Amino acid sequence: MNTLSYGLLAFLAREPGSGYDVMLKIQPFWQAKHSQIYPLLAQMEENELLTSYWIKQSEKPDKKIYSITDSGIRKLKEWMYMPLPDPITRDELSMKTFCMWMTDRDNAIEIVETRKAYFTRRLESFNSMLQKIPEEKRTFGNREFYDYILVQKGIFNATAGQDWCNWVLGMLKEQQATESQVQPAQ
Amino acid sequence: MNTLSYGLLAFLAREPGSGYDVMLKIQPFWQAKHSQIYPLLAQMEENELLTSYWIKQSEKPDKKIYSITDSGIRKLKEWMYMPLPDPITRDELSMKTFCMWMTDRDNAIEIVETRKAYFTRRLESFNSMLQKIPEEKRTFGNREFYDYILVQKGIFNATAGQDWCNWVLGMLKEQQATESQVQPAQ
DNA sequence: CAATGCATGTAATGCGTTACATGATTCC
DNA sequence: GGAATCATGTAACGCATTACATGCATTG
Repeated sequence: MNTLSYGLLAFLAREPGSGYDVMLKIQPFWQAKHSQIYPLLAQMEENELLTSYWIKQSEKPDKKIYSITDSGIRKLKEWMYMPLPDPITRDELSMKTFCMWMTDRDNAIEIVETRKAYFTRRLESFNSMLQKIPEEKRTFGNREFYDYILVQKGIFNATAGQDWCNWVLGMLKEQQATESQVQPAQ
Repeated sequence: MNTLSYGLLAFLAREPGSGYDVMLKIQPFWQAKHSQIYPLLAQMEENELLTSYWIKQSEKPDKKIYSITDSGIRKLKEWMYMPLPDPITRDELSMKTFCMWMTDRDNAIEIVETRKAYFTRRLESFNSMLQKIPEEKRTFGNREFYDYILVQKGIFNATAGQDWCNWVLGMLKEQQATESQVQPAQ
């Protein structure tokens, strides 16, 4: 049982769904491909944390619907008391920022603009998730309270990322306007 | 050549150093163990992107110092024009937040406090890096400008993370105060 | 008529962590 | 006396991505 397995279990603890369903739901918070998810679900079914049945569909492929078992719920609750590992971030932008002095300013700007566009896309997606949570359910005591704070986690991070991009772009472009004498490495 | 390899090259493009040295420098921005780094450096040396020599030390183990070659510099510059992949974040806290409704409030608070402490540690480390960059070198045209914005990237993110923790803790503890009658101010 | 979405799965490969292996010095 | 730091490396294993495999419906 790795973190992704617990994550899948967590989504299925809310409502039953197919592998495809949970894949789409988990994507914004944990990047994982279907080829990793399907075997983990099958394995959890073998360990009796999940049960499944098939829904036959016409005009669409059949669906395998998973539901969490009592044993699965117990496992999840236990997991909530296990130590929280530090988050892992692998961002090529950090590595590229460190050697931006080797490239030209236009390229540096383009790199940061690319990342800014990414954060814009993400903020749009998080904001549309927010809209689906009614305001009266965004308080402690509702199950949706935790959906709300999770989406806000994404918004806080993406906003900070976007702020950083704008801050950097401001400095890079300001320089462009004043036509510096510094020659880029080539 | 994966991203980590390019990252190691990037650090060695600034100044020569041992595997151990680059490991320590890269850690705050890309988590990687020595067991992954040493083989990559050896591989890059075989591909003539790096050269190395041994320094014999008394009272400490000998050091293998790597330096970047012209071919290595060319490779890095090419890399700067390759498309920037989206960042990857794997944070168990996101998964646990999603099923906090299954556990007790005290446990939820402890989880978020743990993460807050992590961000505090990180901010301390980034701030001490900042202090090592003289203010007059924090402008475009200096090589240190990019060190500066990279450290700021970490600071922006850690600050956002800490803000989120405080925001969540405020809501969780507010609830605690109104539910039980007597709560000591802390 | 090519691409995308729906829907499930396996196989091969690459990336990352843990454990194994060694050994001196310094700090608590 | 035990842990941490310095310093390098290999081996085994687990996690993640890409590619292989199928097939129908819709959209541009």
